[in-house]
Amino acid sequence: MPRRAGLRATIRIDVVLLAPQRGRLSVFTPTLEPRGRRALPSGAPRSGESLEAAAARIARAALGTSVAWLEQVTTRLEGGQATVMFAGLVARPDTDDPAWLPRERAASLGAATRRLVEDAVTAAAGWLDRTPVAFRLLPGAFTLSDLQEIYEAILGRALHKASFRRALQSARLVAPTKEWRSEGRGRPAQLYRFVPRAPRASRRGVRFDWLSS
Amino acid sequence: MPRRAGLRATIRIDVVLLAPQRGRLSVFTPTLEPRGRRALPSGAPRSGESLEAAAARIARAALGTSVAWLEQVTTRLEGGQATVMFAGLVARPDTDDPAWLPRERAASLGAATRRLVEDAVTAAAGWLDRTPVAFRLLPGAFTLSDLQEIYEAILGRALHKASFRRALQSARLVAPTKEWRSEGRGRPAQLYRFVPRAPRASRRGVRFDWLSS
DNA sequence: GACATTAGTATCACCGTGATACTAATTCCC
DNA sequence: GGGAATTAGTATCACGGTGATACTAATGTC
Repeated sequence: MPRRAGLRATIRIDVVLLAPQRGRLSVFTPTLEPRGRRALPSGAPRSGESLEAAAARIARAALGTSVAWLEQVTTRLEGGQATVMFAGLVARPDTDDPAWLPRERAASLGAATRRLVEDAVTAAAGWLDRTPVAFRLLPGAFTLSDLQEIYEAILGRALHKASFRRALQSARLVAPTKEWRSEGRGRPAQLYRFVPRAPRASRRGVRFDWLSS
Repeated sequence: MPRRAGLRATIRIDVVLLAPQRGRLSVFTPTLEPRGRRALPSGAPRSGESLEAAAARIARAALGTSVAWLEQVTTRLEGGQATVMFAGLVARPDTDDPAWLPRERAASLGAATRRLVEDAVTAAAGWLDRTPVAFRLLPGAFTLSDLQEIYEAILGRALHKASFRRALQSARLVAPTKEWRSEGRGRPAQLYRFVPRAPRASRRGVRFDWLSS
């Protein structure tokens, strides 16, 4: 027995892809299991491939398009199989493909998968605080309401319109264009563009109100 | 070849243990590699053992004491070996054991390990925002300066004393005892106890000043 | 007894947040 | 044509947290 050998296991990858759609989040469940239940994209890394590359490949193959963001979340080891879970965010598809399951109905995927979905949503909410990922889910020109809808879908709560815009303006992250878009009812909205910016090191005091769950 | 077989790999676990010590962070490097270089605790899960249980066992065996907090950070796959990295926080040991390497000198561990250490520090800073982990690094009674020192060590920056205390008081997380501790020089400090509390769902606006790196 | 050192508090200006309420521009419907 | 509904966008205000400054308090050192 070689020294420091350790356990051997099969490596698998699960990918939870989320897409904001009209203020709600949907989960991508492209495959049908033998019992007719929907399931997440899954696969195995190829020899020499990194986990990140494998997850991107698996996601792309299942989706047909690239993901806007993809990050490793957690790894679990069960019965000789190590499963690395990735979460990703995807721009809203305009389809009504049943593979896109509203987040609230994720319970139909079973308890284990439902847990994966909740972890993915928590991870995605964290990305919003740390990265400009929301802008990757939008076309080059977008309305501030579009942007806010994405935040609301991922955070799962309504945001204050004026505060959202003030914070956005003071971060100088968006620049108005001269175009306006009429979305049917209501006043047309001005279109904005994302202005990439060196992250400002935000050092603010310590927060003692940790979140639940 | 069985269907959906996938790649097989050896599973290993690396543990980055951090301890605040007088406002600075140290990394636990108990083992000596053949070349004389210090290295992180490492090991393999046993058959049927979860990754979390294995990491806790490996940390405990290397330390001799339990860790205050331990969480999975990331998994990488290289050359037929999957390595799951855990980060942990430990109460300050009163030793001057050279196994406790000041964080600034982590460069001597090599570029790869240094990266692991930086990732662990980032993870630990995140825990401070989400969990009462700092209190686990202190005895039952502690001074507010002790607590602030832990925050400063992990966050890597000085905090405003009055703000720190105000935030702490308003969160009602600590209760003063009737004891005071004299630490040699200076005015004695009042001792406090941690008051566990149901986390207050803090829903505040969105932040657009994401952090660098 | 003066000084250094550490603990702890008071005050103030500033800024971000969220509530409320308003104006603006469009479509819908009669 | 005209009002209601709808969506976009802004103004104002009260409140609370933050950080700077400066102060008081209690101990040890010289």
